[in-house]
Amino acid sequence: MPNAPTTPVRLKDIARDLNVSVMTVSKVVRGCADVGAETRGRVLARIKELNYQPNWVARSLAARRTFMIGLIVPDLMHSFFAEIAKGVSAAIRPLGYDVVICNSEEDSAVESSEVDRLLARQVDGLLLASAQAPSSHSLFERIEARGVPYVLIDRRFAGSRASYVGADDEAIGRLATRHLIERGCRRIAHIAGPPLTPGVGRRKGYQDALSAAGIAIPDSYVVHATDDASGYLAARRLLALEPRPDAIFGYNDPTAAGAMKAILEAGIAIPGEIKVIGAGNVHYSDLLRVPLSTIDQSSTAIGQQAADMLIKSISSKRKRPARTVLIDPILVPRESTR
Amino acid sequence: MPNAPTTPVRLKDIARDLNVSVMTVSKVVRGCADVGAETRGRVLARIKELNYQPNWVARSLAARRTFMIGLIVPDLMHSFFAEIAKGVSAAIRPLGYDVVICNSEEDSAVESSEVDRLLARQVDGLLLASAQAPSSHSLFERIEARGVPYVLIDRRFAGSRASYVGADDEAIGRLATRHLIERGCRRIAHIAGPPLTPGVGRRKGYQDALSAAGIAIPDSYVVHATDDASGYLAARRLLALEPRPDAIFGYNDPTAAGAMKAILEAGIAIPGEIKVIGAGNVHYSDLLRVPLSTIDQSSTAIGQQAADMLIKSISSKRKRPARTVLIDPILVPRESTR
DNA sequence: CTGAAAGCGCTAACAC
DNA sequence: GTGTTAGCGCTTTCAG
Repeated sequence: MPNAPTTPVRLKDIARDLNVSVMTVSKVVRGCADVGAETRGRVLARIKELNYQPNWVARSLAARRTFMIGLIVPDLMHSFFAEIAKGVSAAIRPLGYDVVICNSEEDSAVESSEVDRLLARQVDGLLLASAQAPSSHSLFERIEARGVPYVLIDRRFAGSRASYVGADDEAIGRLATRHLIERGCRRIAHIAGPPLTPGVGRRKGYQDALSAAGIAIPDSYVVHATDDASGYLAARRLLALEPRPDAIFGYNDPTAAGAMKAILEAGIAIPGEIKVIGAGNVHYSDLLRVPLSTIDQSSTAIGQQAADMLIKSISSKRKRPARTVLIDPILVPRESTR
Repeated sequence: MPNAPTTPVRLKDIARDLNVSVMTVSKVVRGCADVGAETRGRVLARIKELNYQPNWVARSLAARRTFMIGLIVPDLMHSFFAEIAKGVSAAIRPLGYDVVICNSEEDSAVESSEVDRLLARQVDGLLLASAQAPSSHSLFERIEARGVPYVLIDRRFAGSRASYVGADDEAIGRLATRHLIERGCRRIAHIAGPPLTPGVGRRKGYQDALSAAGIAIPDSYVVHATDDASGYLAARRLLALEPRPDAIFGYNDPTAAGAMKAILEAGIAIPGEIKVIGAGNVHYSDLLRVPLSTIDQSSTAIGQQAADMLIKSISSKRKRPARTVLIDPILVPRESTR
């Protein structure tokens, strides 16, 4: 029998049934200590009986907190951000929070409007892998003016006074490049990322490692790309150079995977003639044509730590000082740099 | 200067400033027609000036709608579900809705509690790629009793009277298998999925196609797996069989990719000695060791259509009849079945 | 066209 | 321990 939709049970209903005040029931629901054992028992029984579920909208309005946080990422399809989202959920769920995930499509205007929507929904805090221009600050100021705590992820911004959690990008660049040097490569090219802190930092690490080893590289050895398709194109440009690079460090795994495709298509052997390394350790890296060496950046940990920090600053009354947490990268050598 | 957190502007503030009633301002905000042009102008000006943003929690409580929908998926890391999430967001955002995404971790109890949380948050509707046992119905009954519209995605359940949007799984199985037959394969093995409708349907399609072609297959040619790791293991079992299969149809791309890894490791040529096909057309399929032939199931379209249907039943006062939408699969032939 | 009255379901603060 | 008084910020309904 399709039972007709029932109106949800309210505190009021339970209170009436039991001849107690709404307040008492509310206290029991929230687990306040100051309720008589006998009363509490009756209330609890009735709650279970009626399967009472608090209305969180009403609760949020009255308590002035929603126990919701917003997470904004540039692209959920990128497994790095999906993994962060997962880490965030896992970290906050047990604490009674829910997360609203938004896609900015790597567009700063979209992101800006997403932030406004989330603020209008009164989220208690925000996690932001921001698509703002590096020097922008108006969005951050808007959030700060509202007094809503937020934590930056993956990308840092000088215009924000918020805490940050992300990989140590310079260390990633150094680690990858040093690995290639140790493998005997000397003509090491780099597929650099967009002009955001991860791309910039990794490139700096790359250059530092080369300098430290006394290796000079022509400017043409650094090209740009963002994903597998552009990585493929970028690699084709590198392959046309004289002398041809003997190694390519892709700023993330998709660009490196795209590069591998171009290299193999050109009939060049990996790792025999060219070694390749990426960063991110995306899940499919070891299913690729040649299993891809990479730098793991513990995405889940990034999500969890960021969530932890956010919840802490939500809970603490007084504003806490901004912290920067850099997660140590780990080399994952595979066939592509053997 | 770090400006101190300001209290958000309320309707009341604007009304006071302009000497009109709160009601009038509220009407302007919502775009009601019955407000004088002059009044509306003043209100609008002040709204912009103060950058007024409606408080959605209060609005939701009063209006008894939140304009939020919940989306529950078994695993955001699986790009199929990430893509669905993206399609859903894209479809509902322009309509003024937001989506709360939850991970059930493929666990029915977790899912059940997620649903309860979302209902407690008064979501206007639910999108469910459910991890319930095939014969279960209690969760669906709970949702139905509440009168909250919901749409099933990817997996169908006899115990639910909700609409469904997903790929045509039997067609996927037939398409893949027929393709292998056309390529000259006769000993076609199958890595079947878990006992949910996608796995079951694809297997049925596989068997139907074989029967139609008059091909008999030993039971041992059907093994089970869920992801790349178990697909790898499953393929190793298949490779030990006598006679060895000359083709493998993986119920999804990860299992097929895992199978390819096992096959290549065994020194067997793809597609020369064994052809492989998957389903899902995940983004990295053509970056694999051998570009993977697959069946595309238009994940984004699934998300969009499901969202559309949900919004429609939210908007329409009277309950609409359940519909089943099957998205036509498309063959994407690549190197692995050349 | 405008506004007053009456909540939505819950909680904070303080009496009893 | 228990209950009362006042809202949270907005919308609904309906009278002017």
